[in-house]
Amino acid sequence: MSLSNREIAEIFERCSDMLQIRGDNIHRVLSYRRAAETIRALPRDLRAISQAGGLTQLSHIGKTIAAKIDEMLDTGELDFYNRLAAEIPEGLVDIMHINGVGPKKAKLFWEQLDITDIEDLKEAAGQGQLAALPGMGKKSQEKILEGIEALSRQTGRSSIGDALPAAQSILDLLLELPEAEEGAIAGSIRRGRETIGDVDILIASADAAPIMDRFVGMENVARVLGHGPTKSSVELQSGLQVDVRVLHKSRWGTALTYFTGSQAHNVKMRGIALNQGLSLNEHALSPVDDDKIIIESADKILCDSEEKVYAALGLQYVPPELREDAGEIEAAQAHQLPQLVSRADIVADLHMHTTASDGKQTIREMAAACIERGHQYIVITDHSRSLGVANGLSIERLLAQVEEVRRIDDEFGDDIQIFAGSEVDIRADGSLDYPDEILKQLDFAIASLHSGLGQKREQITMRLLSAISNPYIHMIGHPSARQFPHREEVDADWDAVMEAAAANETILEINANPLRLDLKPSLARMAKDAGVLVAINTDAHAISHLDLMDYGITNARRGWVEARHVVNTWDIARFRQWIGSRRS
DNA sequence: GCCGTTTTCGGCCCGACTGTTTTCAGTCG
Repeated sequence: MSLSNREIAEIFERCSDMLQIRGDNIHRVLSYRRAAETIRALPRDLRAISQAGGLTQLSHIGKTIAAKIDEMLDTGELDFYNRLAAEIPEGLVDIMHINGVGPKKAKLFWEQLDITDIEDLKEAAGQGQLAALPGMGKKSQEKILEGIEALSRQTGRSSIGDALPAAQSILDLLLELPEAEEGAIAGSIRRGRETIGDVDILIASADAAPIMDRFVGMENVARVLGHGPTKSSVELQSGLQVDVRVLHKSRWGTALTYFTGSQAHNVKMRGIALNQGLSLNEHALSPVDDDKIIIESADKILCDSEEKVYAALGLQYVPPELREDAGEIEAAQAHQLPQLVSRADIVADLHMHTTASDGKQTIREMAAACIERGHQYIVITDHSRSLGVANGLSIERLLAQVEEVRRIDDEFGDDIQIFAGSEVDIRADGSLDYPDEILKQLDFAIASLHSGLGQKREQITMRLLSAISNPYIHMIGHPSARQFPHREEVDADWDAVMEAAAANETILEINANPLRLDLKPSLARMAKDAGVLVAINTDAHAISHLDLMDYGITNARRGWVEARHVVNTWDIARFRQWIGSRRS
């Protein structure tokens, strides 16, 4: 009955699409879309916000949309949406998701050929009916058939763990060309989003043609979606879409800012520029007259670095991870952006597995690999007994491992400190997988949810709170238990979790594995604001996973996390003191 | 429909590419 934030956002998104097909004012259309985006990014429940009377304080949510949210929370449906759906066939919304089909064409197909879903469209295209429509032709019809094909094999957004390496190898390939002077991955990868729709690559060059040709000619290209003089776009055999754009080096700053986004951040930047009599685009900052028309005779301000773009607008430089229009522009105007945590701050990894449970390497091998990565201390945290699939340790095996860790720690001397720990399962009833008498023999204990993830909010919250308040538990591992792309986060009362974690000084993990990235950025920011300690860990099951730390750092930065909030930036003395003092 | 150091009305980002239309509309990011 009760609708989730996600479902409410989806309904607004569909309202927006249907209004657009109907030909409504584009700004009204966009207002529903922006409201949907705001709701998707919320860490808190709309119901709680509504009860506190805070709906209209959310960005892009005014009186009208707030009333519609309340209607959905009360009745489980939206009259406005039902009336739109009676007017506009819902299948047209799906048609709009085909590449190359927008609202105008969807409406055209519907009105001229009575097409109301993708199946109808495919049939009409097959029979050559689309080509005869005004503004259409053989090529457009062909493109739509290809677009339907592409949509059917599309698996949704890619994990950043897949997209980033793919993007990097394309960038490296293009930078081999003598014409390419500089290059960067832009877009949502540069901002560090957890999932990536498509890859944006930017190249600085005075001679774009060879770069465009090399790009669309790559062996792993399945389809060329566009091939212009300075902008091309392809679909790789993996299904990933990649766009490459070439600009002159003198425009590097404006171009990189523009193509890094986010769109909402860019819109706000343009607004600030306009207030100063400047129009901002990917090429330059250009003086405008009172009617906001670019004064062609005036000197444009070219920026060859992003720092110059922000400086020209009187803003502090905004790191890419913050560019989501989530308060960063206001903070940059006040020169009060956070000093975000970085790789150089990290001196430890508090969560990793070995061959004792489901890891690939031994304690010695993991420790040696961590020395190479510059860590001062690590914690060995294999799975607990009830996690049978992962070869969880019985009490006897765990106690034997503690002894083994102590011996190996002695062997390594001052090169690295190895602490004995465990990743203890929080069982479905809220109890922990080892009794307190065992937990107290460990240096550091993580408690994690691995099963019963579909339980109701009250039960999940109770399990988390009970683990948080246990004096022998130092940290909650991957607190929301989400996994891309198949597992949603658990439904928990995060306000209560944060409050308890702060009160008990229990760490909440930011798990760096790109399939988890958990806490997600909005929850990480909530934790930071609530005064909760966090730690960024790899949860490595093999040596190669130790290098996933950077994804976790990026994710933490997206949550506005600073080094002072992160436990594994502490030196060994402070860490040792803290784990001991916590229990007294 | 939202929003406000252009504040209760009148704005709301803008350029590249494609295909078809001989000068531009539609889509996309």
